[in-house]
Amino acid sequence: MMDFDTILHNIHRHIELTQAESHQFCNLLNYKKITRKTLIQEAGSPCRILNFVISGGLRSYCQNPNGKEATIMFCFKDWWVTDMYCFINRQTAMMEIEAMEDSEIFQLSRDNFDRLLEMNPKFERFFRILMQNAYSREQLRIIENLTLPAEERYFNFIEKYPFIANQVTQKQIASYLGITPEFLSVIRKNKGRGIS
Amino acid sequence: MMDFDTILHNIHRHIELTQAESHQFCNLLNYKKITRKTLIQEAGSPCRILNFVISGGLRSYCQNPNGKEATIMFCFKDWWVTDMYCFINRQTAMMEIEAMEDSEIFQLSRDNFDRLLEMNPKFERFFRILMQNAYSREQLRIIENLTLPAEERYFNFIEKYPFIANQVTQKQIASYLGITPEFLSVIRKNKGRGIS
DNA sequence: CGTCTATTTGAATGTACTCAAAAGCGGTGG
DNA sequence: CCACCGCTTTTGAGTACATTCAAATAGACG
Repeated sequence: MMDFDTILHNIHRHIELTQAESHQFCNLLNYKKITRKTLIQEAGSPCRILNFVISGGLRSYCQNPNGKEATIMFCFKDWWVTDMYCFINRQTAMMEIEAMEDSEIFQLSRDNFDRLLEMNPKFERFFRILMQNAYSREQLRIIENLTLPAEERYFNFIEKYPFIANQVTQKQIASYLGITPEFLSVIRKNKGRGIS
Repeated sequence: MMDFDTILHNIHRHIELTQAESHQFCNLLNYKKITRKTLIQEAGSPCRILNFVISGGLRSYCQNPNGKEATIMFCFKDWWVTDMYCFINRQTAMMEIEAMEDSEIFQLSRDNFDRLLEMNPKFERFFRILMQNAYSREQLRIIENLTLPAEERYFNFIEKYPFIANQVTQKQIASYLGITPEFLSVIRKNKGRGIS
């Protein structure tokens, strides 16, 4: 069943909409049920869609020339995700987005995104706040990556995102932290070091 | 002399303002001349100001518990800078911002930022685009940090920001890349390797 | 149940850091 | 204008953190 409650609640965290406005907004959304392992965005193909997760879990990641994979983000219920740079600049995507499990999402096309902002400036505010938060979050992540060793980054991660740490594989966590799965395994084994 | 051209030109890249609106906007700005080595934002003190660089150069950075310093960004003419997370959430700053040289800046206070957005929704759009770009940029930086070795990150940096690479010290570049100055020195020495 | 992938383990290696000392460079004051 | 001071950069030796490769084990999915 198409359930707009989650997304409307998400929107209402930052702006207030009338019934009519909510309805207008929902009309621009495309509901989609996807199965585990589906790629909803492929690298190299145009990035025309902003996704909102209703249920399930997605992962966006980037494959670099030498084959190393970097996980950009894990997205569960209530998260927005796309290859933002390419979405905004109407370029072909650099990253891929895969369903880690069967999921339900709403999709907002780039054209509808423009329409939405034009038709109701409240959404400029909404997305300003969304981008602002995303920007701050990424900045914190950069600081951690630059200043902390892998072990501390891992413990910070499971403390900050305990839910995610439980839902995804170690290999995926390793690719989020920028280390190899083998090394993450070693870190986990050493967990209790120093405690006799 | 207070010169609004640079900042108005910056604004007009994304939105169009009438004369009156431009004037209103400029009235919310605070012009400031600062000398080399001045800290315009100190860690631990409230972060109430969004800065725009008219001339000169600033650097924002973060000191982590164990003393390692991470440069967040270098800001020359036409760049906006603050500790975004703390500015938005009205918290005390985690990062510091110093003048690398004598500089001129405009300052927009948090209160005036709110007033501006309330009084003219066009600025919601402006800052939405600004945040969006900042978000994308940080995401690219994360990908590079996670997937590339220090040497490639350095060469990418000087290729992407040749101007900055010329204006700042190697120590500062190293702290932006997340490596030690000593190691950056080694990387530079090896530049010509393989070419006989 | 069998297959495929994730995780663990270990040895060898490589990348980047620490510490220390020397050399270079820029700014400041005499 | 030169000399000195402090900071940046270089260099090198020793070390630590993290990777690669390979093989064994464990888990998950069809």
